[in-house]
Amino acid sequence: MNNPLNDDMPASQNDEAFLRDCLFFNANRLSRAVTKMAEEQFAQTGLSPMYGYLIRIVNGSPGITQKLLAEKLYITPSTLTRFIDKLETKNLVERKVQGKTVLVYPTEKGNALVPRIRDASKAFKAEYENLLGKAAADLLSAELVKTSALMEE
Amino acid sequence: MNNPLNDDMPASQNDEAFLRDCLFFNANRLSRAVTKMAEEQFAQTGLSPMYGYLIRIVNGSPGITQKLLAEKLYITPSTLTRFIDKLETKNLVERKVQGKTVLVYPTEKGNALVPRIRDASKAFKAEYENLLGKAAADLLSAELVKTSALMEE
DNA sequence: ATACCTAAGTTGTATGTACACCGAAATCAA
DNA sequence: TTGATTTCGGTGTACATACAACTTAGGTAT
Repeated sequence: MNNPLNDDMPASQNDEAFLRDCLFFNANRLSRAVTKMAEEQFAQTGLSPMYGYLIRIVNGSPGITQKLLAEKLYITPSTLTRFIDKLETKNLVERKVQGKTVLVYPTEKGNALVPRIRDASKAFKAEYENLLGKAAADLLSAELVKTSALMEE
Repeated sequence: MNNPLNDDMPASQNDEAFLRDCLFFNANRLSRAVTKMAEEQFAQTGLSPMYGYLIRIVNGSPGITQKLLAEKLYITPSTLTRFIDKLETKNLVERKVQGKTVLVYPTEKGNALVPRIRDASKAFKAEYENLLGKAAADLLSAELVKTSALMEE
């Protein structure tokens, strides 16, 4: 049914095959679907997934530097600055300046939230493993990591 | 080396396995890597990939409604409104109101840009197919679509 | 020791994206 | 026909995220 040359055809005959198999759209689409699912599970914590994971890391590595934290979360340092700012105003983490680096520590309130965050992570994971199958989910995750690593040069 | 119960262990012993195999991070990471690669290839068009694809669809389906366009691009109608606003101020597309729906048409200037957009799409696709292998890239795309569809209920 | 260089974090600014809500048009029900 | 409901698109607002430029601190070389 589809002409394999569609991508080269005049606009008026274009059937948009270029959209269906485009990694740009498919990767973004997955990212939104996964984020939405995670957000639903994290709603019980009052935090979005990113903040939840952030607190969990800080709880597991008190005094971690912002640089390392940013790497673990795959976000840029400037983005992390904004996140830490927000969590600090909510009294969930605190900064300790040490020369030119900043160490991030959990607060009591932050630590108290960790069990609920852990529950949310687990529920999220359970939900997608149930949907995709555990083996398929693991495989997909591995594929995503492998592909990302290749693309990041 | 890794304790399989890490996710259940006290925070101080947590090795962050929960990050490495978390679909939330891996999907977002891929999305950023792919988007960055696409942006580099689309730089020659002066547009970001999303706008480029948008123009290409409008060029291929002049008079498409915003609703349909949003569906094709996997973005919400409100987001599309902003995009069309921008492209209209750049004289690359134009709206024609028809009752309560809006039909989107390419302008001359927009049409003139299409060959370059098509080149950018092709270069982008060639780049990632070269990096991942064509078969693997197709397979990955298919996996992403299948997973997204499952997660969107 | 002074003068560069590098590295960590912050800030200004810009972009993509969504959601909740609104108005107008269309459709359906009485 | 009139009134209620749905649908389309637009707006206000909010958030995640990035990049470039800046500041300050630490390290290095002569």
